[in-house]
Amino acid sequence: MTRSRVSMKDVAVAAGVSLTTVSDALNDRGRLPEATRRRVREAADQLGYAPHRTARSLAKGRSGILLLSVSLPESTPGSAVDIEFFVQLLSAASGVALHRGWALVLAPATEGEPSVPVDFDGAIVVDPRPHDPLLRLADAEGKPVVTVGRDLEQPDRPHVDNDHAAAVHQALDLMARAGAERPALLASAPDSSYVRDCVDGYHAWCAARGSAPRVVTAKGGLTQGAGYEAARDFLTGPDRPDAVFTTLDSLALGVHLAARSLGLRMPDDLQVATLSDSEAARQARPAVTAIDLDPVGTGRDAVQLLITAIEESGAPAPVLVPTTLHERGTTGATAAG
Amino acid sequence: MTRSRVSMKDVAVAAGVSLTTVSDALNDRGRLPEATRRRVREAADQLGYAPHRTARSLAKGRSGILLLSVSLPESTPGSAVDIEFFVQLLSAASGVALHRGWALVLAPATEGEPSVPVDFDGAIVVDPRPHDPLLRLADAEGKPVVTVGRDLEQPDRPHVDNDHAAAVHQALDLMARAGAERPALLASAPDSSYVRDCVDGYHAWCAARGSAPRVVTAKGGLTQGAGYEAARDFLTGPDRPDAVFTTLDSLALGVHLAARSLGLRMPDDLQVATLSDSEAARQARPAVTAIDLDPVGTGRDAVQLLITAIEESGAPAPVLVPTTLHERGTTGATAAG
DNA sequence: CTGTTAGCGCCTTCAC
DNA sequence: GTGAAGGCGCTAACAG
Repeated sequence: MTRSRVSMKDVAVAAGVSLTTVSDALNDRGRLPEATRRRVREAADQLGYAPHRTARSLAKGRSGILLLSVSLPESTPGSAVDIEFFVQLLSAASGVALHRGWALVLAPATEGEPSVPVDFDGAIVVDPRPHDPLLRLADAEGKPVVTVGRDLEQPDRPHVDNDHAAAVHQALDLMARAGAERPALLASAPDSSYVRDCVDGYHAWCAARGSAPRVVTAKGGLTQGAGYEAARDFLTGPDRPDAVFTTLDSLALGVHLAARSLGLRMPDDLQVATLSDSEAARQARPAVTAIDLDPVGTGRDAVQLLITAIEESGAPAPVLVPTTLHERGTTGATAAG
Repeated sequence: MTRSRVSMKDVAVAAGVSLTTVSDALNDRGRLPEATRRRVREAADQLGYAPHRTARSLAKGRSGILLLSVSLPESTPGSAVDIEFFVQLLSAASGVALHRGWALVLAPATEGEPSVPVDFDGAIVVDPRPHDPLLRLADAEGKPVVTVGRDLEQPDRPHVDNDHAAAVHQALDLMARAGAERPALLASAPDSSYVRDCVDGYHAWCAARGSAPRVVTAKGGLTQGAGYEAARDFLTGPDRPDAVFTTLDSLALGVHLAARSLGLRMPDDLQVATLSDSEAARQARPAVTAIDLDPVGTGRDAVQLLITAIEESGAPAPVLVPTTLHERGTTGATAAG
C-alpha cells in the first residue's frame, strides 16, 4: 500500500535520458527525434507516471483553477425553483473547463472577505452584485474575471449576457397579439443588469406602444411567496393588469398561484410570461410561457471567455447568447401532445 | 498594474527577521516571543502578504482540494426534477469545505478515464455506480474516498447514508393506516444502494404484513416520463394497486400525472409517497407525501468525514443521516394554510 | 539536439 | 529563540 509516486526523475533514469528530455518528450516540446520521444513515453507509461500538478503549477505560475461564484441559498427552501438556470450553467461550465484541462472550484457567495483556500487563475461571477466580494478579490489579485450578466459598476468588463431587452419585447409582443392591453412588469430588486435590462426594455416597449407602464417590485426575496404576495396585491387592486411579465420563474409561479386562488383564468383573465424557463414553468397547469436563456451555452461561453482572457491576457469581447421564447398555456398556446 | 506578489521574504526583510521566523509566526508554530510574532504579523498585514497556496501545497504534499463527483445530466432536460437533492448537497458541501479551508472541485461523471487536471487529497462520490471511474482513480492514487450511499462493491468504504429501509417502512405504515391494502413499489434500476435498500425494506414490510409484494422497475431513465409510462401500465392492468411508493420524486410525479390523466383521485383511488422531497412534490396538487433525506446534512457530513479520513488517515465510521416523512395530500393529509 | 543549472515559494529539519 | 540549508517535482534558461 505504500506506493511512492513515480516522478519524472524515475522516468528519466528508466529511459536513460535527462529530466529535460523527459519534460520535452511528455509535453511535445523541443524538437526531439521521434524515437527518443517514444522511448520516454513508453517508460512513463510502464512506470505509471503521472505529472505532479501542484509542482507543475508552481513552476509555471499557473494553477489551472477557475473560480465560479455561487449564490445558491441553501437556507432558503422556498427559492429552490430558480436554481435550475444556475445548475445547468454550473454543470456545463464544469464540463467544458475539465475538457479543456481546467478545474472549476465553487466559491459560495459569502458576506465579508471571501477566503479562497486555493490559488486561482481567473473567476466567473454570475450576476455580480454591487461591491461583489469575489470581484474585488480577483481585481486585487489582478486575476481576470468574466461575469455572467454585466457588472453594473464596470460594464466594460468581459461578460456573457443575453439580450434581455429584446427578449422582453418579444414576450410583450406575444401577449399583446393575444389580446393584452395593459401588461405589467413584476421585477425583483434592480441590482442585477438583467433586471435593469428588463425594466428598460419594458419601458421602451410601453413608450413605443403608447401604453402606460406599470412596474411592481417584488419584496422579500426571489421566491414564489414573494411573487404570490405581490400578485395578490395588484390583482385585487384597481386597474388590474390583464398580463404580467416577471423577471424570474419563481415570481411567475407565485403569480400563477395567486391567479388561481383568486379564480382568475389564464390566459383569458390574465396572461403570464417570464424570464428563465424551468421545469416548474413547464409543469404548471396551464404551463407558463417562458424565455429560455440557454444556461448551458452561457456557462460554456463564460469558461471559454475566461480561458481566453487568461491565456491571451487581454480583455475578450462580450458574448451575447440567443434566447428562445416558449409559448405555453398562460399566453394562450394549446398544449401539444 | 504590475504588482508583484508579496512573498515571505519581503515580510522577513520588512520585519527584520528570518524566513523561518516569519513562517513560524504566521503559522503559530515554535515558541516565539509574542512581540516578535506581532511584529511579523503587522509587517505581513501592512504589505498585504498572502501565502502562495500552490507553493505551500507542494511543500506540504497536500493540495487542499476535494473532488465531488457530479452526475448532473445536462443533456437530459426531463430529469431536472431530481437535481434538487444534489444541488442542496453540493451547496452545503462546498460551504463547509471552504469554511474549513478546503476547496471543492467538481468532477462531472464521464465515461472512460476521468482526467482530473488538479491534485486532490480526497473525493466524495454520490451514489457510486458499478465500476465508478472516479472511485477507481482515487483508489489507484491511494486517495481517501467517502461515498454518499454505499459502494455496493465495497460496502465497508466510509460513507454517509440514510436508513432507507426504515424510511420505507414508515411511509408504508402511513399508507396502510390510511387504508392501503396492496401498496406497490415503483423503483429505478437497483444499481444504487438506496434503491436496493428500498426494495429490501419493501419486501421485509410485505413479509411482516403477509401482503403480496409488487415491484415495478421503471425503464428509460429516472424521469417523470418513465414514471408516467410505468404507472399507465400498472394502473390500467389487472390488480391495480391502491398505493404506490416510488424511489424518486420524479417517478412519483409521473405517477401523479398518470393518475390524474386516468381520472383516479388521490388519495382515495391511489395513494402516492416517495423518496426524496422536492419543491415539485410540494407544489403538486394534491401535494406528494415525501421523505426528506436531508441533503444539506448529508453534504456537510460527507465533507467532515472526508477531511477526517485525510487528516487522520484512517477509515472513519459511516454516518447515518436521519430522514423526515412529510405527510401530504397524496396520502390523505389536508393542506395546512 | 541534449544535459546541467537555477529557480517557483514555502516548509522543515538541523545547527547556532 | 533564530538563521542557514535542503527539498517538494517540475519548468525554463542556458550551455555544451
